[in-house]
Amino acid sequence: MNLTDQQRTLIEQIGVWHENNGIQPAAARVMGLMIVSDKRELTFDEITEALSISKSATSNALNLLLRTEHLEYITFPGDRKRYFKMKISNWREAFTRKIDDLTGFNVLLRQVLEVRNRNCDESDEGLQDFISFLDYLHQELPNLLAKWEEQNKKS
Amino acid sequence: MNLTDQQRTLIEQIGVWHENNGIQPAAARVMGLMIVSDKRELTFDEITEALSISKSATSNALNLLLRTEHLEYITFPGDRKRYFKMKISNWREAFTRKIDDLTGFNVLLRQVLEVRNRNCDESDEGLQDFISFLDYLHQELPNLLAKWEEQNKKS
DNA sequence: AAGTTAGTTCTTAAAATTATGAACTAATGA
DNA sequence: TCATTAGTTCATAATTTTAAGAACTAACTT
Repeated sequence: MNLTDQQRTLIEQIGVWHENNGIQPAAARVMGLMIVSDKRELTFDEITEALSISKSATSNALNLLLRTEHLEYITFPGDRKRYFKMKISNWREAFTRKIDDLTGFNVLLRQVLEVRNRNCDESDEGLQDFISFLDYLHQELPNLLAKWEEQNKKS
Repeated sequence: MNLTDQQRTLIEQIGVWHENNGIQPAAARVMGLMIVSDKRELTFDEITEALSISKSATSNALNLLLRTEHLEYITFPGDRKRYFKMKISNWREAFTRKIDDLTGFNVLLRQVLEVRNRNCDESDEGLQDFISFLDYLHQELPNLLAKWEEQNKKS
């Protein structure tokens, strides 16, 4: 597979970043490899070998990343192998998913406001502000993406 | 401590959400309790008792949340207890921290661009787009916050 | 000086996560 | 038909994370 030391280091760093974002270690390394690799598409065995992990670890990681749509694969006629690649365009969707997660939290916060019984209502203001800001984010972030796309297209 | 069933349920839900965002279980429940509780400030013992966890679990969780500035505490003259409370205003900082985390990732992505050797340069475009969008986010998110603050002040 | 209070620390245990290797399957090829 | 390829699955092992409980400390009280 022939990775430079720089590449190996980057794979680990990107791996750690993804671990910190909740992806399991092996899958996180696969993410690192897929983005750092000179080849856009890699096979199961290339991944296993490049990362020195077991076939089962590879199998788990790949299926996880396929399910979460971090990866996809293509095939070629007369070739039984799958060629895995990053679903690059996916960062847009990942972005929206993050926003939705925030919105889910916001639902809980509204319930808090209903359920808890603070003596002084002033105490609720901070929370109301936060809720309001999350609403605002939810509303404005898609616009932000749109604005960037426009600006980026021009150049 | 007298929590309603609704409150207990919400504490768990908020706890799970925080767990999914990388906070350890006990600390995540403390976050839930602090926001759901009728009292704005709670003592060490109240927390221990309300969540039915050990003193060491409480100690760990509180120190973690103090370090990460999710919580702070106040004291009163002639009272040795600490009264823990959420650092409410802190969501603004948490927001900026999230942005910084993205920026950190972006640094790695730029390195990828330098280090990897893709045959067709077209392949780099998607990555360049992503990098560019992250830059844009980094630049615009603070403005978004500012704009919200302004709009919110008026009402 | 002896006891209380408000926590902390340490050892250990339990639980959860992750990876391994071997055995398996299903499709293809010789 | 037998072998090979491209994986998957399963039982187990290793590692990590988390919590418990008991012993401890440091400050204050009586």
